[in-house]
Amino acid sequence: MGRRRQFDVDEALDAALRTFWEHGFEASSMHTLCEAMQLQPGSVYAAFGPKRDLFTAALRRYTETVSADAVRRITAPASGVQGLRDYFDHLIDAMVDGDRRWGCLITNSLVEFAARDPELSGMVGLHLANLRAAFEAALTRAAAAGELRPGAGAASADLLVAVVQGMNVLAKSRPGRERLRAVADSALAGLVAEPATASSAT
Amino acid sequence: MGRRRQFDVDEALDAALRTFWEHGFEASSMHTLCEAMQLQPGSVYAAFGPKRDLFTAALRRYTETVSADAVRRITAPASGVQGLRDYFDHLIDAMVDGDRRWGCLITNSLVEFAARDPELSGMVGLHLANLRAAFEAALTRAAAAGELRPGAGAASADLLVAVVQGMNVLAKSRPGRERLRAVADSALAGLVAEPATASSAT
DNA sequence: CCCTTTCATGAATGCTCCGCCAAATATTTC
DNA sequence: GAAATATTTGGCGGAGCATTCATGAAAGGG
Repeated sequence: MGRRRQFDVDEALDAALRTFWEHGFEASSMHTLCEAMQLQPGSVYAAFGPKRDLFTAALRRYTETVSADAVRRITAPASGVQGLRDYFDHLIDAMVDGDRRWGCLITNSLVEFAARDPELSGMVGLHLANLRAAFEAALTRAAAAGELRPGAGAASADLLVAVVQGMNVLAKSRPGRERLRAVADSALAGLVAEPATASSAT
Repeated sequence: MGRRRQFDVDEALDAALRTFWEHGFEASSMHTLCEAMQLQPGSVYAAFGPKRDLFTAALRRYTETVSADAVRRITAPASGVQGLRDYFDHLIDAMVDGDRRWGCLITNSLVEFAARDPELSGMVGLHLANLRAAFEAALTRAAAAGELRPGAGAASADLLVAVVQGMNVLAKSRPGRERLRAVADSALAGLVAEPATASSAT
């Protein structure tokens, strides 16, 4: 054998991922990417192939880490509505302080590639279906527990997918926390059963 | 005076607008734009300046025509909830058959430019504020008419803005009409007062 | 009828970008 | 320690990009 690879592939991929996440595909030059990855062009091409393949790998890594975490946070918890509330809390925190300042790589990719890259669009569509399924499961559980208003069952999964995509877009305009809160709270308020009408102070 | 302009400026701008709308800024080359506008590069530069200025003009035209129409459709009608329903109906039609197949130029621009162009981001933010204000007015009217559930007043304007942005994203994946319907119907169902609780068949 | 002014044309320019390669370097095994 | 082998280096080429400019055409005034 000869010399072994000097850098960690996943670490480099994470650097590329952040660059694509923040700036998009077209606006991320190979020069910028190489700087972010602290690698020379040759090393990048040897490890990942051309730019589009690098992006595909980054998108795959995003779905396997960031996105999978999010979906797990929807699916895992025992409680239906409280689980959704926790999910949105984490989402909002990430949009104000964390990674999601730049929205969601999947949302961004759909907007940038839908019109010209069926393969990438397919990957994105798969994730949206996963997200929908996770919401559907959580809503079914919540409905079974009687937490939802009548009529707001699994059918509202499409609404929650759209709300999250919308928040991903709005996040890019760096809105205040309370604006994002208003979105999430209104969405959930429209789903849950009214515990009592107005006056009760329990 | 000398020779007069041989083409209609707004007509050419509309052609550029459609190109930007469908493909985005970076993916629209001046060559492509010139073909769409049926003009030579020199004419385009003489009339509109460099590419970014052409985009700014196209974005302005979008807000003054397409977007202004949409806002008017929210603000104008007498009825609050029925007005919102009509708005979403038109929106869905345009997403399935019409111009909004490619989403919304404003949504697309926010995603593409938020991280690197404060001026354009400002223009987009202005439109989002307009959209929010239109929804707020419609919701206030609806609440006054007693059409909304308690607690779902003007505060839900943020939700509707997010839902529309989300639909603009989802539209790019060419979903079926019923999926978009589900989003809009669920959103409105969460806002309106329940005419009666479950069992009654009035 | 000619001349000035304005516009249209489309090739040319300078630049950036992706993608690749040959030499140099470092590491592993025998 | 030395040969073998893979990686790193950094620059190079072809392509495509936005933009400009010299040339020619058209429209109106004198």
